[in-house]
Amino acid sequence: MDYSTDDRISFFEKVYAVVSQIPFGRVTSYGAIAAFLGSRQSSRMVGWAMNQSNRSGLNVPAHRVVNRNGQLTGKNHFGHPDLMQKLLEQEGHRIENDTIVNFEGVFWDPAQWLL
DNA sequence: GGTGTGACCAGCT
DNA sequence: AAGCTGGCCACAC
Repeated sequence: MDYSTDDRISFFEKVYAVVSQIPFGRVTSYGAIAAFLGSRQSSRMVGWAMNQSNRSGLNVPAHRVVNRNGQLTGKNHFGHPDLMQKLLEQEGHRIENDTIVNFEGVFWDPAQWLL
């Protein structure tokens, strides 16, 4: 496979593009990103993309992406289990029981990015 | 190169 | 009401 012959942007690339545009102090969900990219059922891949970006050392704010309940399901994939929560708290969020308080209030819909 | 699997989600039983 | 299943895409073995 030759990279230069493939003009299509992979699903992962789109995920990175969206996630990197999440504003400071806001969060979104895996499903919202997947739905925005046209594949509502690809939400699992979003999380996987985060995993890859983490290992690749890309500058992607993966801590701003949680599941639809506002729960920090991916915290174990950061260096330390408490790192994700700390990062969110630094952005002004409050975490209780691995869940973002007032999640809907700070939720950032990728569709809003288009406006 | 087939198969399994993963930081999810919604629908069905 | 709570558990199981299918689906999606990329990647490791």
